[in-house]
Amino acid sequence: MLHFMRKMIDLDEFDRRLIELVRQDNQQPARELAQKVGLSVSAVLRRLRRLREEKVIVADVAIVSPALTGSALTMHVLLRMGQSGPRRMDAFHREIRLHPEVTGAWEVTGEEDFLLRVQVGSMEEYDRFTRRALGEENGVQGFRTLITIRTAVDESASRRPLRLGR
Amino acid sequence: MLHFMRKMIDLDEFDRRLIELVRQDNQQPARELAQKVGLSVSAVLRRLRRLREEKVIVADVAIVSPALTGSALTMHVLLRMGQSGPRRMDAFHREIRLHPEVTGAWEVTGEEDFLLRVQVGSMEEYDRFTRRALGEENGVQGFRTLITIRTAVDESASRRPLRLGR
DNA sequence: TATGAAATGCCATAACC
DNA sequence: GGTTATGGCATTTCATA
Repeated sequence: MLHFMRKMIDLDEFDRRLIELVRQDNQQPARELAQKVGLSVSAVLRRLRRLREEKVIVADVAIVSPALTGSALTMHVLLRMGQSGPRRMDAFHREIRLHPEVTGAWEVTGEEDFLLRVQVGSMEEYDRFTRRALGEENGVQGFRTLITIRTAVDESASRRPLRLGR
Repeated sequence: MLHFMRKMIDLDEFDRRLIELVRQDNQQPARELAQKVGLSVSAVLRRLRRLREEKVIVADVAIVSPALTGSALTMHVLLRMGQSGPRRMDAFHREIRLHPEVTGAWEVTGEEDFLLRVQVGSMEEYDRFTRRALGEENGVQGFRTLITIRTAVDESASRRPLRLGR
């Protein structure tokens, strides 16, 4: 699994604590971070720079209120493929990436082959999506839609506790 | 649907373009943003401050490489509740929020009542989670696990195109 | 190769037009 | 919304271990 990581980066306890802090708020001044982790301002800034250069921190983003992102409706789609050979699967992986409505797509074990998370502004938009993306021409045999009534949790991965090294 | 938004905020074209920019990178200096949107630095900072105060921008975070977040395994859980009254549902909404492994939880229509996304470091951890969270004492009648073989798409909501107003 | 301290220069802030 | 003056912050350099 670790061969995905281009180069092995060793993070010490300071790095881990810094990462946890900027995952919660990447706009706080280095002075505050320095105080919280027990380092000097220079050390904090040097470490953060390195973490960003080495792509441990891959992005710094503002999170917008979900109500405003035009994702009024969240659907999950359980779908079965006609033939589930690796070639068919690969093709669908590529196909599904082309649709901006799809905010999540996982190839899964069990009765179904894929689970999709689809976010749209309206039912009409969802209907159009299914017609365009989930047809037999893409190898889809059938699917079932779970319409979201209410969201209890929707954390971006950035909210998870870290488990780095040691 | 709009009654979810506490107060109506009208965003003009400048706001929308600023939001799009900081959703991609919230660390670029206001000078650059000002240049890109065609406003003065002061105007940009005033608008961003307001957007954060009014919770249009709800957070500013660093995104850490997923390979490092200890979320080696992504599971989806389809589950049915014993009794699906509103009280039972509310209780489960509250309960499920207590578990950090749960990075997504949706109450849905159809045969099942809830869909969960659970991210764990190992099967043992997942097993422990199910025993702790998905028992009859929480009203869970039964569940089915979809183990992720491969992820095709996993965009945080922050990557979606905006559809604000107009 | 790491740190911490101090000088420089940039940037955000706020008062004012 | 733009302009300007001020204060704060990141950046760089350097001495140190």
